[in-house]
Amino acid sequence: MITLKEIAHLCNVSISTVSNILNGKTNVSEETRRKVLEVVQQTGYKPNYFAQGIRKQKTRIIGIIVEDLGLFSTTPIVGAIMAVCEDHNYRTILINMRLYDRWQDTWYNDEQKFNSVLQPSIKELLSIKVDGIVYVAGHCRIIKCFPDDFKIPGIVVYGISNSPKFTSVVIDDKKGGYDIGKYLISMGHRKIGIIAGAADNLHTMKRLSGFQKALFEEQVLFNPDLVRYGDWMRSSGYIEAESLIKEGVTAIFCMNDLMAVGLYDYLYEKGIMVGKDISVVGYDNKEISECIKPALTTNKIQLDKIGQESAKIMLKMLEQDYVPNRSREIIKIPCKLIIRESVRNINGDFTTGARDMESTD
Amino acid sequence: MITLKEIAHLCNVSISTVSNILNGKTNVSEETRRKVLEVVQQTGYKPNYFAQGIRKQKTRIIGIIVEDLGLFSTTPIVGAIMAVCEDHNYRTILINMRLYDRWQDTWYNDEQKFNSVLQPSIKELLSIKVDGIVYVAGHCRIIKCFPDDFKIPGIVVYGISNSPKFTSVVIDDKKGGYDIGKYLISMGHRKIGIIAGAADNLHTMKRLSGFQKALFEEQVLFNPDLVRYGDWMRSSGYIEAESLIKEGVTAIFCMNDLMAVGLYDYLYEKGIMVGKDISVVGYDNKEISECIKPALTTNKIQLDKIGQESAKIMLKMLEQDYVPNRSREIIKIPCKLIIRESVRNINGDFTTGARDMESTD
DNA sequence: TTGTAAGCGTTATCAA
DNA sequence: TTGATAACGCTTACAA
Repeated sequence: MITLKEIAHLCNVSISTVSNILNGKTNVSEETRRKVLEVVQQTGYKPNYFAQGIRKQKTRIIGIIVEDLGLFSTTPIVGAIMAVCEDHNYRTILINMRLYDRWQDTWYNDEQKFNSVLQPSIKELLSIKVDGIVYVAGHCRIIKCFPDDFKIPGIVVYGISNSPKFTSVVIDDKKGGYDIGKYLISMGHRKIGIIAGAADNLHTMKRLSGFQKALFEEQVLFNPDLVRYGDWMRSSGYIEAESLIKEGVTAIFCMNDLMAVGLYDYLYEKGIMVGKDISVVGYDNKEISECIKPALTTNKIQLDKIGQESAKIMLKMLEQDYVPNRSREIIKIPCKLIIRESVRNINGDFTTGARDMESTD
Repeated sequence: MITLKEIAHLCNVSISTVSNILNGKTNVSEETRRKVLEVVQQTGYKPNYFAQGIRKQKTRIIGIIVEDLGLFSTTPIVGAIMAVCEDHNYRTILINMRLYDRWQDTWYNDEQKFNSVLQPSIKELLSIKVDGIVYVAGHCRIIKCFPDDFKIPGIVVYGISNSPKFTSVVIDDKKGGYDIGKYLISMGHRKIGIIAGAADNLHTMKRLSGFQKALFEEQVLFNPDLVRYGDWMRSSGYIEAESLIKEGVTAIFCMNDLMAVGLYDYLYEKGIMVGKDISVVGYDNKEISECIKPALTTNKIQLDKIGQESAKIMLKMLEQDYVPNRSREIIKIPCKLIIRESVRNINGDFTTGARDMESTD
């Protein structure tokens, strides 16, 4: 590897002159600059990363810690962050904690497990002297990932920082649930079942409360017996289907696409036609949602927007002078309802239970 | 950040002694060692990464360059590589070239575009002084990513190195096509249509040749008119379906799951029942393959195995003393046929097209 | 406008 | 068994 010294030698100037030129100092003659840059170009010189890092305070590197790269939500977020950083001439370095891969579902309530991977990861990045750290969670929780006196900018994405000192960027689950509620009601549905995620999950709770808000606004009674809690897996959708159907619901809101697939399984088995005999809405807009039949109406999580927004906030903190101990906000990125074919408009439809609408009039 | 110097001071020993202890040298008294380690523990000392890198030859960092992290195949491979590296106490650093994201399909025949991103990426890793580089391609091609005189170990994954000096790890597409051919024939199919990928694509060509080999072994004639070339997208499957069906095929081999979904679209529209009136096989084993109905028989690409194998080979090169200019091999990881419900056994079956080719008139 | 020289936090060599 | 001391490649006062 070619060094500053060699460049200097080739150009018959001193090391510092070369260094100055490379660092954009202006106190250099045009001629020397030209010559040096030419040699730099030719030799393909690249500064030694470590030598530079040892002296400089800023590395223009942003660390990204992800809980698990294997989750469907993580890669798009990371991709977007990387893209924005690159546009602003920042490098990124990714640490994949592989938490689900290691321990499935048993880590996020086990602070010790969690920290046994998180702490070394943070230290690692700190010792690389990254300028800031973006933490990308696998699902929305309240997360303690940075100490309150963290000296570099930190931000938590797809999760909420336990400390108000760090910005959080999350999806707007409440609005998501609300939009779905509003939509289903607008399509004439009043008796709506819900196959929710885990009961103690933030996504679940917020989507539910948004949904309830929609009901309230439309003056539709909320029947808690119509919500069933699953575990986000396909089988949940299948399992909860039967009893929910028996309740006579005209529509079912599944809190993710995978459970909707499970629900489809059941309905298919029983010969109940989705989009005709019953309406279904999912959440996530995974690839499967547009491949199953009928194509699933679902709420798209704008993962790239989340990534972009997070990166922008990080960059802003980096470019402006950063004040560690300030209170920061929670940014909510809205979801986008993707209307496909799984919801039927039953307004003015007398063959189903939609008749009680007259009362709304 | 606490430094060696401070530790030394706290322990009343010299810097070199501390350094020696930390680096596992044995020429230290037990007592000093204990004391130093204790202080190190207490202070939470972590060596300065850069200072270390500037002196050491090895960094125990492996660079991973991916063509695009957004591809379904990339993340699992990367995850597996990271896992193996971590087990062996290596760090990884990931560079995402985002080639598809940037330029869709227009980059892999454009050496200039390609190199405008690849070269800086490699330089970047080199200046970080990674011990080796794993290149993860987005699809199988012959790739020139490392110069022949590359000084550190390199390996190309999911693609084939143009130079024999670098190991390549790919999926066994030929065997994959062969297995599918054999399977379909064993199920009684003789007139089999193919919705292939792009005609000049290595996956396409190898899968096709494997398929042909199966036909040959079973003494079934190969009819080239029954293979249609698509572009791997869902729409291809749909578009090619009609004319292929008209040929009276009893089974169709789609070279990826997505095109199989497109084919399903067409068949669904026409009321042709998959797994009954016609048989379909896919490739990839994406999530969609087990969500569509009937569940798609497909060939699983063992992405984690590919990642593991690649990482192991890299580690082996790293641990043994590495000889740059040696000829290396192409490792083929087999796929795994996942049998689901989309193929019907028509052996001794007189009700379907197995013989009604006559009626194709 | 250019060059000298003092660090940065390590590791490595070699003498004590 | 320990400790000076010289690198490593770079940045940055400061001197010329």
